[in-house]
Amino acid sequence: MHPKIATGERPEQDQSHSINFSIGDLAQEFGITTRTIRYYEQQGLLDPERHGIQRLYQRRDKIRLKLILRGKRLGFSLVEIAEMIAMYDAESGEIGQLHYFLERIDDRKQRLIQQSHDIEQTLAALSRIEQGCREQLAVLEQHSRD
Amino acid sequence: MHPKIATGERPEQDQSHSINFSIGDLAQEFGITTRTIRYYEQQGLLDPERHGIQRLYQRRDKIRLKLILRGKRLGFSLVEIAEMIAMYDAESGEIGQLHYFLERIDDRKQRLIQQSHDIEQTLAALSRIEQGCREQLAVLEQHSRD
DNA sequence: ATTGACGTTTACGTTAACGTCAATTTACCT
DNA sequence: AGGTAAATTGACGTTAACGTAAACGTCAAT
Repeated sequence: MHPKIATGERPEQDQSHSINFSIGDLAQEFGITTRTIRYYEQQGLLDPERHGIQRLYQRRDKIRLKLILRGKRLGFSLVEIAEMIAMYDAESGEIGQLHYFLERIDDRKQRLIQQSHDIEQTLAALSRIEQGCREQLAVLEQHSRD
Repeated sequence: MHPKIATGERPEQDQSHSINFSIGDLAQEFGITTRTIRYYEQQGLLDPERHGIQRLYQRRDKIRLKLILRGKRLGFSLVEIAEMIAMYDAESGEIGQLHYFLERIDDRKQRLIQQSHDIEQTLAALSRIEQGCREQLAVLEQHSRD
């Protein structure tokens, strides 16, 4: 009689709203492969518990994964993301460390602000192109109505 | 007597505000390597004139390069950027082509909007971390004043 | 005539971020 | 108990976006 550990109900206390997740669960939920998740762990971005040999993920791991994927969408490298995660847990700091963090934070902020401008420009450009396309289409479809 | 062609003055008409640029000029201006510029050309993102064997860049090439680098900052692949450039010159369109473009444009817009949200979240998170760091620093520096 | 700064092509090397087996173990269902 | 689906580690493969080096041509200045 092996209790089902991975998704949901633990033997000790019965929580119907799942609290433990298998690697497959996470993969599906986030639309990535298990390989990717293991790779992130190998790079030090995740550190799930183990039940024997199997990985057991929980809410904190999900939150991290969210952070990671958000970082990726913004073009950060995994190393950079790892740094940011490290900063989250940074009450541990010595003074030097903290000053270093503040610098990095400022860098990241600058970069994000730059990106924000880039997005504005690009959205505007895309809208212009879109408009052009629609006009062309109007012309062409008019012609083809003869 | 060989006229200097690359940067600025052509023999025929004297324009004091440079109109032609060497690959080195561009590299320096944009802070990238010549290798990178040639690579972009090889991937079909640039198509400079030639004076003999040498590449001659002009304003339009600069504008393209700006577009390329902006795209890169947003995490677009070179292929995606090439597509966008193609869309710029898209009066050439057949109907199918135009519809395809409109779809792609919508994709890109969605993605940019997502990124915009991600930036908000990340900036907010970074500000919180920054605040935490500053507080820790205040504590530590107070302690070290004894 | 040589030197030095720049340009050219060709080609192989490198790194990040996974994909893709393969061989094996574990979990779950009947 | 036995079969199948899912998990594990390990290893090699792959792609994009350049880096780097070699081997050479061109031109201006010394």
